[in-house]
Amino acid sequence: MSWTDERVETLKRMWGEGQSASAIAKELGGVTRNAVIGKVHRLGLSNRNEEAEAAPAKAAPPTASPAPEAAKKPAKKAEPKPAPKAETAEKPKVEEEEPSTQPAFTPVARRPIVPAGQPLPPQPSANEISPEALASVREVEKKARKLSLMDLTERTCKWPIGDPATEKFWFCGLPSQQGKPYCEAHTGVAFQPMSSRRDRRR
DNA sequence: CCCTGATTCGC
DNA sequence: GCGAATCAGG
Repeated sequence: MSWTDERVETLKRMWGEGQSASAIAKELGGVTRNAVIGKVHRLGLSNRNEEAEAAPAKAAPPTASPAPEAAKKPAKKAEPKPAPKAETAEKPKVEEEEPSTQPAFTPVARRPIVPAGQPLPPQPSANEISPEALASVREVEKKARKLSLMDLTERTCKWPIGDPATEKFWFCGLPSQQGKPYCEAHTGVAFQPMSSRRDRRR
């Protein structure tokens, strides 16, 4: 595949929309995200945002005539990158402890804890779930990988476990079902057939 | 482990 | 110009 005007156009549009390189590569097909990133750089679109200027750079730097040559480019070129050798010289490296002075008052609101994606778990009242499913989830929660928000991916179960306001909060994290946001067990309690939840005796 | 963009460098 | 390999990071 080559970078035809059309493909480049698509690239520019999607990149401008904030799409990831992999998403763009997937859309275009025939190229990898590396190819997309490489092209983005060659096109000079690296800085996804800003750069309102560029073209009419007529206006010279306000600084009439700074230091003899201290100006230069603030760009820090790629250093030769020393070989991965690395000497064994260990630095004293004093571990500096964070003041960790927690505010005396509780931050109170810890509102948003939403994993990515539309569907939030219905969090049905326990009495609406079938005993089997309930037993199943409890069993699964023991095996939960207890992932943090940042560790969630497209293929990890995003079922929240615990109270978001406390330290005891994490996400299931087990392998999610294809296309579903949750693992098998949690998908089971999240999406119940109407038939199984109607007047569940209690 | 999954993913992100950035950079390098042989082609 | 191209993009795989690699790097740096969440």
